[in-house]
Amino acid sequence: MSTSTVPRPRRQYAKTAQRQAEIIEAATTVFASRGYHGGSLRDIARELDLSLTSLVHHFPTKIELLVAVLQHADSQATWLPGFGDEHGIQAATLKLWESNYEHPELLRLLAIVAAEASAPDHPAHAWFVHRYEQAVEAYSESIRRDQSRGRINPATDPTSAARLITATWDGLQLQWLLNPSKDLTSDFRNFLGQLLAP
Amino acid sequence: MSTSTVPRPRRQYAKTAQRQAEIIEAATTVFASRGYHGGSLRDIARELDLSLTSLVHHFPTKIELLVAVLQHADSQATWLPGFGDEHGIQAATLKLWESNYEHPELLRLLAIVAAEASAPDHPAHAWFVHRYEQAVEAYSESIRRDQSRGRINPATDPTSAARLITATWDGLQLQWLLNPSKDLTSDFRNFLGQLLAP
DNA sequence: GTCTATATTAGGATAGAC
DNA sequence: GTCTATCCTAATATAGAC
Repeated sequence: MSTSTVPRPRRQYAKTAQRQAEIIEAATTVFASRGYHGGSLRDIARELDLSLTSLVHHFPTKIELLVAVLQHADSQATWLPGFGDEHGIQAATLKLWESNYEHPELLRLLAIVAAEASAPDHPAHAWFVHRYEQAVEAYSESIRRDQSRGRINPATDPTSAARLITATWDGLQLQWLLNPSKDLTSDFRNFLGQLLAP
Repeated sequence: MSTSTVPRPRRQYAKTAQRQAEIIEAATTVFASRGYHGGSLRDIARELDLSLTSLVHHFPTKIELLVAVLQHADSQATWLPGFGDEHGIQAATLKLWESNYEHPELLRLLAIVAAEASAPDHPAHAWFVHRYEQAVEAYSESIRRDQSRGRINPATDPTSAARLITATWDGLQLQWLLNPSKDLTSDFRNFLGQLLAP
C-alpha cells in the first residue's frame, strides 16, 4: 500500500497528516494571494506559527508543496467520469459552480498557476495540460451520455461543447474573482441552457 | 502638453523613447514567461544587454514598468467604442481573435497578471477591474448597435452576452496557450454564431 | 544615459541540537 | 518534529563616477 507522491514513504502518524493538511491549507491561501512565485515559504510558515525548517521538513522543496496543493485542490473537484449521471450534466455543472463560491482563494490559485504554467518551461506545465485534457475528456463523455438519453441535441459536438464549457467557466470565474460583488451565476446558467439544449 | 503616467516629465528624446519601447518589449517577454512576481528586472536588463541601473533609470520601480507594459498592450487592442461598426461585431471579434495568435507572450502575460491582480491587494487590481468593466461596456454597446440593425436577436441581453464573450475568449485562450497545437478558432466561431444569432 | 559598486532585504535551502 | 542559526543566492533599489 504505497501512497505515492506524498513525501512520507513509510508510516503516517496522525500528527504528521494533520500538519501536512494545515500546511497545504496555508500554502493555498498564500499562493492564491501572491501567486506561486510571489508567495514565500516563510509566509506560509508564519501563517501557522511554524518555523521554516519544520515546514521544509514536511515538503522539502517549494515545487513539491505546490504540487501537493494542486492535487489537494483537484481531489475536491468532482468532474469525474459519471459526473451528473442522475439529473444530467447541466444541473450537476451548476451545482458544482455554486459550490465553488466557498473557496475563492483556491479558485484564484488555480487561475494564477494555470496561466503561469501555460509557459512550456514552467514546472507545473505538464500537470495543467493533463488536467485540462482530462476535464474536457470527462465532460465530453458526460455530454455523450446525456445525448444518448435525449437530454441534449445530438447534433452538438461533445468535445467542442466541453471545451466551451470549461473556457466559459474559467473566464466567468476570473471576472467574478476580480469583482465578487457581481453574481455571474445567471449568465452561466443561460449559457449552459443554450449550449446544452435538447 | 503633459504626457502623464510616463516617467519623463519633460522633453522626450528619440533615444529615450526607443529605449523605453525596447524595455517594454523585453519586459513583456519576461513577465509573460514567469509572471510579474517571478520575472526579475535583471532578466529584462540582460535581454537588452543593458545594465540594471540603466533600466531603473527609465522605470524607477518594477510596478511602474508593469503598468507601462499593460498600457502598451491595451493600446494595441481594439475593442473600443465603434468596434465592428462596418461588418458587425461577430466578424470583427473573430478577426481580432485571429490577430491575437501573433502575440502569444502578450496573451500569457495578460492572463497571468489578470489572475494575480484579482486579489484586492495586488498593485494592478484596480487597473484590471476597470479594464474588464470597460471591455464589457464597449461590447454591450456594440451588441446593442447590431441589435438595432437587426443583426442580433433583440431578446439577447447585451451585458450578459458581453460578459460571456469576454469570458469564453479568455478561457479558450488559456486552453490554447497551454496547448497551442489545438486550434480553437472553430469552437469560438460556433459559440459566437449561437450567442449572437439574429 | 549609462556604467560599476554597493546597500538592503528577502528568497530557498541546510546543519545540527533537542 | 521542531527548533535556532546560518549559507548562499538573487531580488529591488541607490550612490556616485563618467
